[in-house]
Amino acid sequence: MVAQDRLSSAFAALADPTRRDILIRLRSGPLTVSDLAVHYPMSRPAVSQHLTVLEKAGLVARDRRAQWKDCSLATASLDEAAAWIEQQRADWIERFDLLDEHLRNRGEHDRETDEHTGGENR
Amino acid sequence: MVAQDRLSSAFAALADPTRRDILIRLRSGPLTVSDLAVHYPMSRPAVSQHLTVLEKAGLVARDRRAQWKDCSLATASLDEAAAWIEQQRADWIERFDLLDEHLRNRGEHDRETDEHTGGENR
DNA sequence: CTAGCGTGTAAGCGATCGCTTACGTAAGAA
DNA sequence: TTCTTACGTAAGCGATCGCTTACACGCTAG
Repeated sequence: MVAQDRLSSAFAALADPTRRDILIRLRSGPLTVSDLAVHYPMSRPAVSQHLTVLEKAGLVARDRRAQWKDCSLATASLDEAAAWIEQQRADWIERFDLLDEHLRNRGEHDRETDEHTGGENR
Repeated sequence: MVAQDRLSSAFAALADPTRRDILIRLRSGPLTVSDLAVHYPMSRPAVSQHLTVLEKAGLVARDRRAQWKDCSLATASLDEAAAWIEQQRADWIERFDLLDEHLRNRGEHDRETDEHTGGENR
């Protein structure tokens, strides 16, 4: 991944649990790097690098004028990602609905819901 | 990424343009690995490995009984990914709407220039 | 001015990714 | 049976990721 398109960068950024958690925390308002870093078992530069990834993906914006209080959310890339994923879902959910008209076994197609929540970094 | 949670695996799988294109092609119905491989400038084992990534992410299902015609779509992980992304969007679009009541300059534009006009009022 | 704080970034390391070629396996045709 | 087809997987290589420590820059307080 070396300067990918915006959509790929957005998905790649969302693939990391720490980065997703950063986005969740930023929903409540802008935060400093240090404010974010205390919640994760890694150094502040590591958090800063995660923020750089999110920034290049267009998911956060950093106000460089102020050195404190600078990380906030952006919507552009997430809109793209949501649009792509929803289009896929809409199309093949439609396909599954068509199948249902023939196969009336609408209980379990091929959906194995994996109740997995403990994903942690390494 | 070493045995990540399902959501991380799904986003990571979607981060690759080739894999996203594979998903799009599979919307039309099951395909063989060779059928897929002819569309990409890479070897057939490479496509097979992409499919393995998609399979582990829960985005495609492979019918191992038949060795031809075996790759089709699955919805479980995409539902998770869509749910996560939509929840984020809903929450912070609401925040932006609240801002709009104060700032009427919500010009929707985004490319490399992040003209994020988020007022850091608090 | 200097001292101190908060931050970004460079260098380095181990692990993983994406791709290649080469090999091994399973099902159908002769 | 043997041959062919389609596929999966192992090994290897260059590039990237995620993290660390160390250092440099910008702003603020005194």
